[in-house]
Amino acid sequence: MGADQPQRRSSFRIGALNHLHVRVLTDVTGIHKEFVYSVPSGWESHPCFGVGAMVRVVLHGRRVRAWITEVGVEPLEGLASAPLAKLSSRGPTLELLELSEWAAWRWAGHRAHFLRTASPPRMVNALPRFQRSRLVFSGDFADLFAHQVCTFCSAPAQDLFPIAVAAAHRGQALILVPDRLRADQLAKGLSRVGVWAQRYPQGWAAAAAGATVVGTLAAAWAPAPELAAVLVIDEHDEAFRSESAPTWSGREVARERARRAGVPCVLVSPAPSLEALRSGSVIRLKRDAELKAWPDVSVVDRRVEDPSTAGLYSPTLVKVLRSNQRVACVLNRLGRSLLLACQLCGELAVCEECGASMRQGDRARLDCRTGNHSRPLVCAECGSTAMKNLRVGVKRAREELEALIKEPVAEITAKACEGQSTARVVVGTEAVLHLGRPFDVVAFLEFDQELLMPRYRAREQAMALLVRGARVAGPHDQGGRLLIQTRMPDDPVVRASASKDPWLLARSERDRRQELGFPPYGALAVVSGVAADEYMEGFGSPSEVRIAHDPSGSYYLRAVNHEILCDALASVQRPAGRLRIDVDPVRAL
DNA sequence: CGGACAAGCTGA
DNA sequence: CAGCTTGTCCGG
Repeated sequence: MGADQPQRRSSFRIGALNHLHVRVLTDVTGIHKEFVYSVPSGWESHPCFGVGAMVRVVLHGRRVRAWITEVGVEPLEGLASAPLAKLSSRGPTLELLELSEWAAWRWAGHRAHFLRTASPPRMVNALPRFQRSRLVFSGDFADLFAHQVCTFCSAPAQDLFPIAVAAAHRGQALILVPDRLRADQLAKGLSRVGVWAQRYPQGWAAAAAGATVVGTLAAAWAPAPELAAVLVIDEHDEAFRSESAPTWSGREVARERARRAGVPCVLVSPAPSLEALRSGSVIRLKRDAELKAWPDVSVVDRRVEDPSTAGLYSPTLVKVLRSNQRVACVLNRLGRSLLLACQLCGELAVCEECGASMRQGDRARLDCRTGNHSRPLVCAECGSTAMKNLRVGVKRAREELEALIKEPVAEITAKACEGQSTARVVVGTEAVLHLGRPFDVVAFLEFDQELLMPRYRAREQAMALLVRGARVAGPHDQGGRLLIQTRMPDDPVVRASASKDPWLLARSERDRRQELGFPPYGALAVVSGVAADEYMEGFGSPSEVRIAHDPSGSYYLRAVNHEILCDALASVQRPAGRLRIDVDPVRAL
């Protein structure tokens, strides 16, 4: 090695004179290191060439995708650089390369993960011509964009299109909505009023040429050389969280991006998250307009009922069901019966193998919650075959409902639809709120279940569910009505919706979370997977991070803010093997 | 991540 | 000791 070193160095000097060198980040998870390649002569004048461009490189004998992260770097000492194998496409801009670095830190993930989202779905060589928007703007909602960050508290059934128009009026806007259907509708609507608007990622090239972008969370990564405004509609929606690790948030990326670009960021929601309320100015819809855009809300306190009628359907609800109104009943519980007890001796149906409660599915058998064991529908204690339902699932709810109203009822779950989904009355999990058909009344059969979810975000999630219901039902002046069956009428979620004032919830949640130090008043991360133990060994026990070990094997890490937590996470080397780091988990605790 | 190569295990 | 599995290392 020592003998031929001078020779190599001289050949490499020649290379340095003739060739430009670039640093690249490969699209290979597990490789965090960047590599230096030489640029074949002539490539530097190609219009796609530059920082962010997508290339192919030969790495360890195979061709892999990569992004150029730096142009004009020093070639390697004592090692000849391989040439780039192919110049594939334009790619994310420098701004987005830097943002990916931030996101990789913020959610303890790999940069390549974010750069994929920021890259065109098909190779892009030429950009379309810039089109100026021809928009007649009334000036409505323009004031929202006069702030760096502004949270606008809307109302459920409010038309948000004028806010999107106000964003697009400023120039190239990035508009995020929770689902594709709404993105399609909004993009079409904006085009109709003369905005050059494109869906992401299909409209990647147009975005790179300056078009306004409409999309779901991924659109936070659209190229936007002329960025003038960022708008996140229904910012509270969990669809803005990427469900696979790294569990990044489109809302947070959009907000950080707006901050870096120095453009206004407007977050809109009828049930604003604490993150949004904390991040800037807050503007509320006028009270009379707010009241108008809510359905009528009835809270049925089930504690005061005669116990003999205390099934799934309160007398108030029965009256509604027997009217001619279209009713959607929400019960977030699958199966027929999830908890049974013997009619005779009262013994709970519990699995003899593992001690878990047993449920009745489709068959006349008891199945263990773990799904591993099964036995006939017989009491283990006294042998009786008469069992009573303590906790009813949607299947059983439908059977009871049909008996009650003597007409066909549809049963809707995320997976299947039993019966006609156009039926007057439907029952199901929250999938009934995604049917896309209107109802007069949306009834939450057991709302306490949502409130009592063992998660620190349970109340926010419950409120989001009510907002969905409120939209399906529509405003009260068009006959819309929400019916909430509960034994917790004083819960802030119930009180906030009953008075159509999401602030009641925001205030109590803020106090509670602040006290407990939960996000956004503190940072939380869950480390799990087979390699978690090894990772945590390397993590040690820094004084500013509190570590708790869950019985399931996960680690809960908490710190007063993200700077501390994410810096600590980033300072640890990742061991090989499956490791999941969920920063600010939605489902935790 | 996935190929290369090394160390470990098995069976004739 | 060949032939295979399993593990660790490293990439320009």
